[in-house]
Amino acid sequence: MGPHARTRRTAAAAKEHSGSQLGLIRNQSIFEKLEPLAVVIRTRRRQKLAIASDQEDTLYLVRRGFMLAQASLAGNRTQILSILTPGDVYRTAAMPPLAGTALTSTNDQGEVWRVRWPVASEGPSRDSALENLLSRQLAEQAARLALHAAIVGGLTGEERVASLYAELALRTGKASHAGVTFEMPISRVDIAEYLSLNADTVSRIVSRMRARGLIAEAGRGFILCRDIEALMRECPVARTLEAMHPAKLITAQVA
Amino acid sequence: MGPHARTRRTAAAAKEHSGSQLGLIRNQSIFEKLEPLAVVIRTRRRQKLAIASDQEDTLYLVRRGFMLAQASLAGNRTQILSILTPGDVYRTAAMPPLAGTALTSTNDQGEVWRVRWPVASEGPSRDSALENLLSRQLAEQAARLALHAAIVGGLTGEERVASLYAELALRTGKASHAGVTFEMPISRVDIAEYLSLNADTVSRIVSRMRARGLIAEAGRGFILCRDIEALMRECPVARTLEAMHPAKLITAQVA
DNA sequence: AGCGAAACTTGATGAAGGTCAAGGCCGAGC
DNA sequence: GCTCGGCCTTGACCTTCATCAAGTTTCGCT
Repeated sequence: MGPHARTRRTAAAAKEHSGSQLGLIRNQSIFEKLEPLAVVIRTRRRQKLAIASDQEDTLYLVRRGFMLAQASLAGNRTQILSILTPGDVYRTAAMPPLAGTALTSTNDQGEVWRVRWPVASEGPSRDSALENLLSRQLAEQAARLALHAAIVGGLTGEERVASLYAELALRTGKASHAGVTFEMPISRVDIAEYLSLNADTVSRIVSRMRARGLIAEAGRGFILCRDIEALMRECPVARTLEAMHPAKLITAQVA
Repeated sequence: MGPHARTRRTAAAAKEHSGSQLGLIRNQSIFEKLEPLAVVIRTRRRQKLAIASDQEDTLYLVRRGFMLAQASLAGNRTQILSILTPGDVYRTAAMPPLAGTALTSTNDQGEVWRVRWPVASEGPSRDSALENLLSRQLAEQAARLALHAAIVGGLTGEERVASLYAELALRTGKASHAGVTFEMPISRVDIAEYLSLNADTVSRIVSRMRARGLIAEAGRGFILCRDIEALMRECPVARTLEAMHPAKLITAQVA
């Protein structure tokens, strides 16, 4: 039982940005073939899509906003297993049957498509481009889970936080003259649950990083990183993160 | 840098048992269609199949013996990400491009099939049973990775060790009059690298579990658990493990 | 049988991070 | 503009586990 209630976060500033910043989905056109087969879900902030462990194998496609894949272990220990951005997929059979399994939206204006897995994988379309894309995306999600396990298991608190910031910068950041700006879609509590730390500890670590100039606030819920290379140096898996995410940032900066 | 060199372990007793105990592979017949397309690899104990991050997407099928999927983080921090038993699959694209990624056999007499992914997924056979099986198996591996991340992130040392023992009991154990016997294919160091603990700590925890009667040695490399329910009670994810692994043990005991 | 190396055990000590507690900041709504 | 509640910060203290060190046990080999 958490001693303090920490459950909400403002999103006013985030709304507009996320639209423009995250509107472009990789492989947009291929996924769009699924739209007629899918149930489109509009989400509000903190809205939870519960996932029962006995439900049919189902595919979720994140279209807009961030979604958190979460589950809990016995005794109120909630964990965030994955942070999903637009274009990411979530297959229920690829997650363990833990209590409290759910997808939670961090934004108002989020959009998720839900498709029954058999329909998506062998539906009427029988489209080999779609099949390959799904297979590749699911493999990528698995790779991220494995990396996350390695990060949580093998890195110190500071390194974990640096990894999270570096990953978000690479996945969703925008390079500008001043550095890289990205949205931090989740609260300290969420970060703690994702990195298997404690919210107080996360706060301390972030404060230290701020003091060292590694990151700076750029409006509520947004981070500015003036020197992404310095941030990457704090993070032992930087090379791996770069390899996994199209390194548009780095090249954009160099160009 | 580990202060002590700890790199070998005897397998004399293990050899014979693993043949009989693990000879039966789930979905044997469907996978066998891949044999003509695969490179069959016979392994020796501690043999390492290195996996370069730039290699083509490749599928490995474990046929006999245990294999450990490992990778390292910067600075000699090796981690075991997954323990594979016969019937399990490993797709390189579903693992992050970390340095030192490899599959290591724990047994002499291991056997692994290697197939290029495009061949396996859309090869000449174009077999929908095989396709579905592969897809399901890969999802299962991903689910195990996610569960492992949750265990490492959310449980105490004792709970993690209990979870590992419980999982191995469910996955590979044999019920008998005295309880459940299963092979412990990995050393203290390996356990530590899998659970993100320290080998000394693992030793202490196992000693404590032995003292409490939760487990007992049953010959080198084999464990006897007289009361599997008691072991499961130590482990907060027991219900999840049961759901993920055909609970033949429990039913066999009850029957 | 005996040696050497790997593997395991166990104690002493310290550091990283969790827990508890108190307060500060800021946006939403009146 | 004020107040309420969610969220964040920071300090003091304590637990868990890593590290270091010194054994003991097991097994392969001659």
